[in-house]
Amino acid sequence: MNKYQIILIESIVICKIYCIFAANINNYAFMKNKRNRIQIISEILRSTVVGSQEELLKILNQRQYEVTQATLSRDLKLLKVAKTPLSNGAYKYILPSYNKPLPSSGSFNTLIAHGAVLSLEFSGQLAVIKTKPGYASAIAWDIDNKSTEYVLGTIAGDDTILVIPREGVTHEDILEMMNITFSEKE
Amino acid sequence: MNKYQIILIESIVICKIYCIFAANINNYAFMKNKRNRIQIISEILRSTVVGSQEELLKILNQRQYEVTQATLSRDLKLLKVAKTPLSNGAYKYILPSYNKPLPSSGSFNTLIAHGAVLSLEFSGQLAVIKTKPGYASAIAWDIDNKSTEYVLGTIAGDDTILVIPREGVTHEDILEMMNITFSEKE
DNA sequence: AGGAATATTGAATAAATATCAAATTATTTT
DNA sequence: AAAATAATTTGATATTTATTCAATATTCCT
Repeated sequence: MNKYQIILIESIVICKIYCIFAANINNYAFMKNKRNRIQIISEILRSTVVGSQEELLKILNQRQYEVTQATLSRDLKLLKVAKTPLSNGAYKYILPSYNKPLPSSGSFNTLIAHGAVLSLEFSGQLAVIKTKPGYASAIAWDIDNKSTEYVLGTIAGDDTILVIPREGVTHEDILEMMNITFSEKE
Repeated sequence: MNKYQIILIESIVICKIYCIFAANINNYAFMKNKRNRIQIISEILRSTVVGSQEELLKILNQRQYEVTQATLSRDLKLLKVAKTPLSNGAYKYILPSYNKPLPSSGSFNTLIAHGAVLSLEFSGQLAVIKTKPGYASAIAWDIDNKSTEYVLGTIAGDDTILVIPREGVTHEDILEMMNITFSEKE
């Protein structure tokens, strides 16, 4: 095998690696784009009084989600969000009383990849997750919905989540459950 | 008392009766024009799937109520009617009967019956109460203030309360405490 | 990988809804 | 009963929301 053959093979390999990488980025971009956005919307509506789609648009922009009102209209329809008048004369979007289970696979990983999850530590039976400011309740919602068989419940502040495991659940169970390996970068 | 005095009194009485009657008619006319219409609207919405104000307009026309969309918009706002998407892709106006506010105080069972408290489970010494979104801190406040001899403190998120009992307090104690705490008033 | 079938999205626009200002109607006061 | 006040309604319009259509982007199959 001569020098040029080797260089050729190297090029091909690098190309492949690049393609896989690109594909992953695309995949990631997709994950971010609908499922996760809907997740975030539902979290926003749970914690904030939003009176119009324009308003929601601005909040999403602040979180780096760039969409148009048309998309929001569709998202809200999907979520069956109702617009209801308030006593103060304004309006509010409300989620249907029963929260949809929503499979949301990959969402937790997405957040971790973002660096939204900073750390996870235990204190006795309890686990404490530190997040970037503002992310706690969004992530906690994920945990609540994805791991009810391990977790009794979560309590989220602004940048801290308290995770309360069920009796008999080990630290390892929790670690595994949350793909902790990803969160240990820095 | 002479003849003319009697006639005078009669006149006055008739006058009064007329006035009362007139007032009633006026009242009735008024009743028809807003209060009654709103009543009808609420009946219609209770029994029919209405997806837009135009649609509601037509139904009202059939019942001899002539109004404009502008008025309906205000009526619906007054009634706090929400517009919500249905699974079939259409929309429906719904009366707020389902979104009733939290009763300020009631028994624990009442709270559960109302759906504000969804569950109470233990993990080791700790108790975790799940509530409907938004209710947690209101309920936690009650617990904090009414049962300090059993409870060290509580931490409330949006829909979860962590109850930290004092040492030596049993699960049964907590359950009993909850019932006492929420059974004071009716 | 390549191509058909699906799904998502945004721009433009249609449709629906909320609100303003003026007019009308009812209510109260004098 | 007339004037003053308040409430209700409407036509016009501004604002908001839903949908259509075309352009990607994605998934599913082979």
